[in-house]
Amino acid sequence: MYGNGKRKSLKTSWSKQETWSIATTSPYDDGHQWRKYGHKTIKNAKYPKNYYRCVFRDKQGCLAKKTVQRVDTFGDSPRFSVEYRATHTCKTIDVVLPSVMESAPKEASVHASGFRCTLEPQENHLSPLAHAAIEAQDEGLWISDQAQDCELLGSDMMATEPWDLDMFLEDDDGWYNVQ
DNA sequence: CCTATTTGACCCAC
DNA sequence: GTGGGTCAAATAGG
Repeated sequence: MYGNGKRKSLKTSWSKQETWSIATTSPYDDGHQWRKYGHKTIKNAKYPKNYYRCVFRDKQGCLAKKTVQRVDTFGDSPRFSVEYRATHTCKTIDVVLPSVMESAPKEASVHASGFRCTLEPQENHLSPLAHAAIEAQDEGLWISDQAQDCELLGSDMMATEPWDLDMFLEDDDGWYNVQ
């Protein structure tokens, strides 16, 4: 069955400049759409790792990927370490954070732009969402609460912005028009 | 029916 | 050989 033995050359050595990671409690939407293409149990880690890639890889050749892994928490609220790789070459389309849509009707949609964790510095860190709506899959728990408590974990790779906003704003009609 | 996810196997670096 | 990352067939969902 798998005897063909035709596999592509894999590239596992990513330079740190094209990889960065954040810790978030809601890895649902970061402004892009991802398709899961694999999951692996990490040796030292306690929880397995989920591998996602941009859905535009098939359509536009976007090479952006991300891996989501649960991190062990003290017991307050589960967190997820999201590691991004490469930058998006695709365009952001009508992808809006559901939490943003709830809190702010329309105007904030453009400003928030989703993928930046530092969009709104909410002082109230995490509410005790231990009982938050958690869809327990098997290994990875996804929180559907809108607690945007993100912090950068990267050390040196965070020198520059993960994505340059210019690439999204370059369009004349705007990458996302609020009208 | 088409698209997305699941899941085990394959491939490469260490 | 082991661990980490990816592929792709099978499956599930709309």
